[in-house]
Amino acid sequence: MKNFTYTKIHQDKNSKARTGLLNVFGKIVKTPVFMPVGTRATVKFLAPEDLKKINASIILSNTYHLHLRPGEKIVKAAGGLHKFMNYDGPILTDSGGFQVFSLATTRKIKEEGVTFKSHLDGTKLFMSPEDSIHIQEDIGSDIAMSFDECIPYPSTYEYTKDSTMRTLRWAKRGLDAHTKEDQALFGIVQGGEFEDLREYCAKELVKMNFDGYSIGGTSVGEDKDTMYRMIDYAIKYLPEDKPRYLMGVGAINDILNGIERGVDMFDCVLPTRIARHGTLMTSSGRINIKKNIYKDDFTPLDDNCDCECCKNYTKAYLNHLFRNNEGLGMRLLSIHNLRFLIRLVEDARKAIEQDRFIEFKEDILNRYKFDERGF
RNA sequence: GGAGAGGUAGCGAAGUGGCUAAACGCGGCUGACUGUAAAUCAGCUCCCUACGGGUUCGGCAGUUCGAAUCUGCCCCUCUCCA
Repeated sequence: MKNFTYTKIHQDKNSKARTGLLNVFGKIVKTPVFMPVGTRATVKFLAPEDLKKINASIILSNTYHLHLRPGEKIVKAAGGLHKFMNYDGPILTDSGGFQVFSLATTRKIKEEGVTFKSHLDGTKLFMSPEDSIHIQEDIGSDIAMSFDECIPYPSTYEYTKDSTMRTLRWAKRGLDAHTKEDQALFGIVQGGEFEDLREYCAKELVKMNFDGYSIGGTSVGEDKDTMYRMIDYAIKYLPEDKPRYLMGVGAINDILNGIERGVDMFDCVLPTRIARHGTLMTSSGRINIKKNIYKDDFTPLDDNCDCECCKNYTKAYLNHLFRNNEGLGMRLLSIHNLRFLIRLVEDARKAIEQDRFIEFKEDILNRYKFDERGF
């Protein structure tokens, strides 16, 4: 019996929002949770100690990228990903399914699997669902993902159906190939914007009995309403006693809307990417630290934030670091944005426990005055 | 004092008769970013009452239908020699 369980703690009385505990082989993760993304065995610019300080309880890494460099054999020889990167918290690996989407111009999908052209040197490489699972087993992540195709938006019904059916076959093949006892495996619901396909995909995956279920194929260019619909279509067929993971979503309003719909886990590159580009999420809205008005602003980024960056540094200093392209600026803003989202879900958990999640959500959205994009 | 090189938009730097309001880089300003090909990418950057007009390439005066580009004088900078 795998020591991987989800226990629901509290169900919000006015929404589908819920709190829970994920036991990841002895390491506890409170949900809802936001997972920072460390594609290449590092959350860019952050050391594992930084992740502890911002109270990150689980992070992501990536199968495709680690397979290319350094290769799973190296990671395995290092003693697994945790030892390799000196991070002892839970790690979830994405399967490479997102790269089927993001590297679409250079890849070819067949029933057997996907042929990629390495974005590093052009080398052809083939990845089957079984390969993806075996790589993830070698990498030694705590949670592996099924190999899927993240479908672009918009896509026709016909294409979406064919792709979703193939993703289901791939899910089964991956499940059959997976033998590692101390690693959980999640299935991924695809189906695009189509209700019947989402329903079918979710139901078929649930029959296969994965350790958790994720909703994929969102935040690929669709509008917010469509995204929320896709979540609704899928989530009602997912079991209460398994974690639900909304892949690749990290805008503030999207996280809140996801939680409201019963999502437990989120990951997103957004906070770290925009941080590296000088943008931050604050309690008074979004700001770009590179702007001239911050040149002599000696106040913290966000008075309401408890992160290392806000406690110790001024906007003027961060503006200076960005003008000079100093890595410390990127590190400090990454810390801030991640802490911002992690604190958001921490606060959301408290609100759920008190059955006031809806008020909490409305309050945040009104008070923070985020724009359409949600950050 | 002598010999040489040179002065182009905020800076650096192309251009040496019309296709040039002037390449390119930097800097500056805007915008984008959602399971990371992203410390990236896109746009703007002489002035204006802007799908048009006005002034530019050290200064002044010329040559020419037409000059940043050719001529003369002047001013300034740098290098080397005294």
